[in-house]
Order: sequence, then C-alpha cells, then structure tokens
Amino acid sequence: MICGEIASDFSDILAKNSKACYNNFMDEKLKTFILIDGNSLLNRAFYAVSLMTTKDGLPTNGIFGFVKLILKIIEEKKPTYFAVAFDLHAPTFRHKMYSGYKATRKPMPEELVVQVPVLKDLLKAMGLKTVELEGYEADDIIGTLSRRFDGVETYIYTGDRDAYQLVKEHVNVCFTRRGVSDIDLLTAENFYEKVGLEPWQIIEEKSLMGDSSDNIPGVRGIGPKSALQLLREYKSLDGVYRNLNELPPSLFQKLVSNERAARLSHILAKIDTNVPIKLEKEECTFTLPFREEARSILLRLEFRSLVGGAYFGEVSRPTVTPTVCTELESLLAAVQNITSFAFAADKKACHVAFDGKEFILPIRESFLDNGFFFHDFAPLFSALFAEGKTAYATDVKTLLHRLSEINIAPKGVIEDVSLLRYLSDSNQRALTAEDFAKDFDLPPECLALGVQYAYNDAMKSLKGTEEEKLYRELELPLERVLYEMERVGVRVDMEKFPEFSDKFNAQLKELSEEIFELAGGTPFNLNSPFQLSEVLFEKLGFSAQGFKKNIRGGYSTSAEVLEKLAEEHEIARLILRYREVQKLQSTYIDGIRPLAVGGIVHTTYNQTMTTTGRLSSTNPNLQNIPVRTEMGHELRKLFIAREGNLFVDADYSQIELRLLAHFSGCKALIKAYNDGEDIHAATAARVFNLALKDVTPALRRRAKTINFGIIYGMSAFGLAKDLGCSTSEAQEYITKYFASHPEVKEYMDANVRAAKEQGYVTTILGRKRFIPELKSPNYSVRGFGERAAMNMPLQGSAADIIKISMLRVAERLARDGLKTQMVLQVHDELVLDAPLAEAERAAKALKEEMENAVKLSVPLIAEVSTGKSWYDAK
DNA sequence: CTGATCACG
DNA sequence: ACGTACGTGATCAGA
Repeated sequence: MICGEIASDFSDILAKNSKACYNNFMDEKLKTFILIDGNSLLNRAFYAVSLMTTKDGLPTNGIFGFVKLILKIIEEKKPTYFAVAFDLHAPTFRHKMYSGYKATRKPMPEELVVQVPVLKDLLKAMGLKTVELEGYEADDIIGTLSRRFDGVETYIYTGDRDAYQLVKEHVNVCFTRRGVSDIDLLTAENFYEKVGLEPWQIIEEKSLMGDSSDNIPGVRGIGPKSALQLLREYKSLDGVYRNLNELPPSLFQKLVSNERAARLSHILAKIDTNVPIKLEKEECTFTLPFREEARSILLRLEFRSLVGGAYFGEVSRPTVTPTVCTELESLLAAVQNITSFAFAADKKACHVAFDGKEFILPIRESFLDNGFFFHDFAPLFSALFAEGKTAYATDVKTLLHRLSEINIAPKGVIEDVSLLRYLSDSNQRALTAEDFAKDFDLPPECLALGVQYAYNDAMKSLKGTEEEKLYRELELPLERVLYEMERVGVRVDMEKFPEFSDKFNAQLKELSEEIFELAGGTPFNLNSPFQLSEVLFEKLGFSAQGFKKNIRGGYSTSAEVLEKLAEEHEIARLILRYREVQKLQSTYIDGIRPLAVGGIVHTTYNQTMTTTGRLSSTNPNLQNIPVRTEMGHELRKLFIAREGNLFVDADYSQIELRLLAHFSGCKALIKAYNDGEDIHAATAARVFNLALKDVTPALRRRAKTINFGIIYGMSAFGLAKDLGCSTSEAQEYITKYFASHPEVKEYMDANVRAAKEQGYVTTILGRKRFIPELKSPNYSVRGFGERAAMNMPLQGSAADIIKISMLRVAERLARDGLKTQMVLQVHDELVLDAPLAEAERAAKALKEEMENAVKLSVPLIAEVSTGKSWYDAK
C-alpha cells in the first residue's frame, strides 16, 4: 500500500516536472535524512496496535508499532541519517505566551506514558539519534534540522498536520493517517495539488481556523471551508485583515472581534526553525545491524519476531531450506541412527526435523494430489516414535490419536512443547507450531524446527524449576491419561435422544404459542434477544426502569431481568421456561446427538486452555451437562455405563474452601473442618453471631453464598447481586466475615501483595499465573487482577490436586489389573465406568486416591456414589 | 465474527 | 466516582 502510494506520487511528479525531479531522485550525492516526530508516531502506533504487554505487565504495543515503522522506513528509504525528536514535559515558549496552549489536551493514557522511556532507551541502544530540548517541541527541533543541512533529501515522519508548513524542495513530509501503515507523502511538487495551499499557508490557515487539539483559538466561527476560501483570495492572515472591507458583514464581524486571537494563533502555529540545538548530520548516522544491546532489549520486550535478520544481528542459526520429500525410503534410512527429532503436522503435511534439517512430507487427500496418504507414514513413524528416541512435538494428545489411526503406539519419549509453554505462562495463546516458526523467525514452513527451537527456548528458562517438575511429573503423564479417557469415551443412551427431543419440541411449541398470544398475537423470533426486548419493553410497554442495559443501550432480557418481570407478568415466566427448554434442546440434544457415533461420545480435553490450570472440555463440552434444575438434571440419564457396568462417581467436597482453610491457616475454618461440622452453617454462626443450633436454613444459604464470594475475591456489589440485598448490607457481611476470619483476610491481602511484587501467583504445586492486569492504571482492570490473584491459588490448587488423583487412579486401576476406565473429569469430580464385579473395589480405590492425593491441614473428602447412569450416580 | 445468553464447577 | 464476583464452551442472531 505504501509502495503503491509512493510510487503513484512519484509518477505524478515525473509527469509534471520530469526534469527537476529526475535530478533530485537520481542524484547520487543527495543522501537521505529521516526525521521522526517521536511523540506523534508513538501515539499513532499506540492506537494502531492493540494493547499487548510483556508477561510481567509492561505495555509494549506503541513501541512495537514504532519499531516496525522504523524498520519499514529504513527498508524503503535506505537513509544515511536518522533522528527522532521528542517533546519534553517542560513548558515551551508557546505555553509562556498563551497559558491555554494544549490545555484541553487529554493526558496520555498511563499505558502509553510508561512506554516512552523504554522506547527512548531502545532507540539509543539501536544507535539511532534521539533529540530533545527543554522549552521546544519536537516540531521545532524537526523544523530546525530540516533547514540546517545541505545536500540531503529530508523526509519528516509525523502524524501532526502542522509539519506541512515545513515542506519545500528537498524537505518532504510523510504523514501517517489512521494507524501507521497508511502514509501520505507530501513534496514541494505535489503539495498544492494535495492540500490546495502553499506550505507556508498552513500557518495562515491554522491562525484562522484554530486547532482544537492544541487549543489554539483561531477566529471563532471560521472553519476549514471559510479559511481555505479566504486564503485562496487573500493569501495570508495579513492579507485578510488588509482587505476586511471587501468581506461580507458576518465574516467581517468575526474577524474584527477575534483579531487578537488570530494574531496570537499565528505566532503559536509557526514552527520555530531556529532552535539553539547543536547537532551535525554526521552525528545522525547509524549502522546495520543495530547494536547488540538493541537485541537484548527486544528480547526483554518479548519482541521475538523482530530479533534476527539484517537489523538485529544474525542469531547463530543456520539458514534453513526445508526439503520436500517425494519418497520415504531414504528418510527412513536416515532416521535409523538419530536419537531425537522434532515433529509437527498440519492439514497439508507432516514435518520432521533432525540435525538442523527440516523434511516436509506432503499429505494427499485424494488420488489427484501429490504426496502421501497418512497410512503411508506407518513404517517411518514406527521407526521414529521408537524406543530410545525422543520426539519433540506440540499437542501430543492429538498426535497420539493420529498415530493410533495407523496402529502405532509410540514407545519412545514424546516431549510436549505446548505443555511446556503453557506451564511457563498460562496466559500464552501462541502454542502451535505455526506460532513457533514465526516467533523464532524461521521460514513459515519450518514447523518442526520451530517446535525444536521452542523446546530449547522453554527449557532454558524452566530447567530445574518447579514448573519443569510439574511438566514431567504431572502434565506430561496426565496427557496420556486424558488421551485414554478421550479414546474410551462415554456411552450414551441413543434411544433417549428422540424421547427427549419429542418432549422438548412439544413443550417449545406450546410455550411459544402461549407467549405469542400474550404478546398480542404476532409471532416473532423468541431466540432473538433483540426482538424479545422490543416486544417486552416497547410493544407491551413493561417498565424497564432500573433494568440492566447492554452495551448498545438495548434492554437486557437475561434471566435475571426476566425473573424480576415474572413477579408481575406471566409472559416472562413462560419465556424463562422457553429459554430453559430451548437450551436443553439445542445444546444438549441437537448438539450432542451427532457427536455420539456408535453410541459413544469422545470429548476432547484441552490441557492448555485455562489460566488457572483447570482442564476444559470441547466437542462436546461434557463439563457443563445440566444438573441444577430438575428438567436439566434428567438429561444425565443420557450418559450411561457400558453394558454390565456401573458408573462410579466421586466428587471432592468443597475442595476450594478446604484449600482456603489450609493456605490461610484460619483457626475457625480448620477447626470446623476437623470437627466435621457443616461448614456453611458454621460460617453463618460466626458471621451472624449465633449459636450453631440457631442457624436457620435461610441463614445457612446466605453463608454459603458468602463462602463462594470469598473464593472469587468477593466485592460487596457482586455479593449483593447474588444475595439480592443492598450493597451496604453485603459490605456488612464481608466486614463481619473478615472480622471473624482474620487469617483469611490476611491471606487474601498477601496473595494480592505477592502478585503485585512478583507479577504472578502460584498454586500448591508451584503452577504460576502471571497477572499483568495488576499493573493497569485502569481501576476496574486492576480490580479484576486483584480478584484473579485471590482466586487462582484456590482454583488452580484444586486443579493440581485432581490431576494428581487422576494419575494415581489410572495407575492404581492398571496396577490392580482392573478393567475399570476413567471416563469423565468435571473439575472436582471423576467418573469411572466399572464392570459390576469391580465396582466396589473401584469405588474404594477412587475414594482413597482422591482423598490422599495431598496432605492438607484439613481432611480432604471425596463423596462417592454409583449408578447405571450419571443421573443415578449422584 | 462479536455479543448476549446460559449451561457447568 | 467509578463498575465488579473466579474459571470455562455452545448456540443463536445479526452485523
């Protein structure tokens, strides 16, 4: 785009004034000088690149965009001289002359402020000249330097239109429009055509029309249109005032009454081209690649994609050209003696890398393509994934499934780089081989080498840490357990689908008819929240006051709102029921039925999705099967044990609350758990100052809600919403809770403090979550970070513990020679599919392994039940 | 492709 | 004076 635009600009020039331009352009002696308005471009880059931060929370998007732009400029213009000018905070002559100067400007967001010094350090490290001078703006410095040197072609890069006034022969302005990639080139030759004025008239224009961003007044009532007209006629501000009498009365009036402001604006608008600054153009040279220090700063900023290449020094890395294999025999021979290799695959090909070389094995999907069918790889893969060889791969669980398609059970070690990266930073989303190739600046088709580099890189920082232990002893072996669970799958009762479906459809039909009747007889799409809100709040005219609005200002029709309406309006009640049935039908019946081929559903557990260490489940999600309402609960009759088997189901009792007791050392909580008390009732007794025997069920429910709130890093507002009480009442409960559980308060504060100091929180096994939000200047983002810091150690430790259980249970079932299989994990619950004869042993094993997974200062309890279906086993 | 909604722990 | 519970995934509507 840039090239196109610049090229077309030059063609204009050539056409118009070919002789002069040709000389300028081709004159070997004319070297290129780049002048950059640092503040202006950083600002543009900041808004053009969406927010990104380093792991520990430093915002970097502006710097990233800025560096990319600099590289592009160097690439295109091949400059000899380069300088970046910055504004300083100190007041300039303009502020002294006019106290309103830039007074209305919004302050830079904090996320940008912190990037300024880092950018300056980086530029210095790159060996690029930075210039700033107290009392002057970047514009003035640029103006001065643009007039100072002979024999150079100068290009000024800025997002500030003021700089237009500097254009003249050999001084050009590259104006960045929205973002930084769209650049408009203004030269002496094309200026008039593009702007409609001469460069010096920019000052005249600004003194007439003012500039709201700098708070320059201009002439009140004169905008761009009239300013342009006046200048066409009278050339300058002076010219306008000399010919006032020719003007229509309205303009005359405006100009006369604002003359002082206009004259002042003229002075403010004029860029000073005589700034007392000492700088010779020789000081603005630089060398490529940039200096070594620049590379280390880039790495600290986590700009791995920028490192390497011609600009930031060759990393000692051989240039790789992958080999596309047309036959497998020679590769098969070549791999016999290797001890390790990297592996990656996408839809198009499998990639194998060893000894620094990458081999691409194209996959064909039909007889028309070139390449191999997946089963052709069997001999090669048998040789590769063999005893004594180590493979480096991503998403090994998927790989295991693919290998099993061609009857290969790998015997060697397979390292999973996705897991390793996830453990080093659970916020990381770039976990695929394509991401790695890009990260390490490899050719995009070098997927396997990317995996190898990512492994080496991750190991450099994880070797010997708790995370490495977590990887080797927990996540990597767990991946095999999950693979097995996915492979085995869960049996479903295929006959029940049509039964549920018919029942639900009949209900939906009946409900929607009743609803349309109540809504005035016209049918509408009940599944559209927008159409529904129109019917409720406009057509039926329900009072919407106090109800939640969504982002676009529309009224929310969430269950929360409908429940309030339902107190008075039958239609809301019906809509709630419609919604419930619709959800069950679409998500659980229509959603799951097609995934149950052969009467078994095979979910996929994602091991690297969550920030806390939990698993997630997709395709279908078996971790959100209904249970809270009776109608929903019924759906669990779909999930049944295999023929002649029973489900053995166990779930941890309040594991997160027990962990809170353990971590905080709260005496009251520990005692309650050790005495086997009803924990919510005990909490109620303390918070409401009652004897345990006087706690009513209603008070117990409130205490239960409070206990949940504690785990989530409770706020009075959130608690109030859940309790349906006022915020001040909720605040009282919180105060009382913390007064009666001072260790819990201390523990929560300590978590937030630690997170702020070290940038992350940890779980019982040392799993880390970085929380960059804590460094945000935005109150609510920071508040979110604080709650996450309080919640993650509890949620994450519970995840650690059930993962230990899963390993132990799998191991124990195998050791005891049982045929029982683990089929489901739902965060604090495990489900086994056990032959009738084994069910009792399996239940005992499950309970023991879950309860003894770790030793806490309170008992860890798993409640077990059995049944033929998931419905019966709870 | 995003937001609204709602299912779970 | 703000806008809030923590962690997920699926479906649908409507740009």
